[in-house]
Amino acid sequence: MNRLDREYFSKNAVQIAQDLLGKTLVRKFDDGSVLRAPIVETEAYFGFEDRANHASKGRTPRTEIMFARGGVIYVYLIYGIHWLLNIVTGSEGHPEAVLIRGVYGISGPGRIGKRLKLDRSFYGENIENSHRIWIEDTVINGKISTSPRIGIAYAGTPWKDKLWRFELKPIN
DNA sequence: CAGAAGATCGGG
DNA sequence: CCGATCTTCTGC
Repeated sequence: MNRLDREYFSKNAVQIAQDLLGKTLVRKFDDGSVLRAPIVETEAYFGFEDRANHASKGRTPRTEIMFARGGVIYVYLIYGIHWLLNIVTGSEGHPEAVLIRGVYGISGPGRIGKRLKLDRSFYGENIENSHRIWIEDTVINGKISTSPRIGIAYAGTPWKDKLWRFELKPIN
């Protein structure tokens, strides 16, 4: 199976967020078991201008990884409880990422973090050659719907209204 | 150094 | 609708 490489993730987050729909997220656990699930919901966070983007105010210890070349993982703890999974995209020096909000069978970014047993150690993981998490190039036929991103009203106009949330509605 | 708020979820 | 639970950033 073809694994998505860093070249793939070096493009624009808004494009990649859509393109990732139908691709398969794979997590291999320490005990050897494997969880595979197609991505069905994503959100894009793009650049300094996007006030909903954690990195819009520049580099901090937390956002540092978003300035890397695309293809590494950005995880962070939200509300002291949930680890959210993002894939950094774009070129080095430009902060952007795609949040994985849903995969088949698991709805919600917090639940994904729980089911995938994510933690701090995944921060900066290279998705191209990691032995425990990667994405495979699969295709699912369906329709893509767009909507505003969740939980970022504080970002204000026009960012809170950007249609940067993408969902795949499979045919069949 | 204190305080507030957060890309969420589950329970009542 | 609220509490959980803790990291991160801001402001004094």
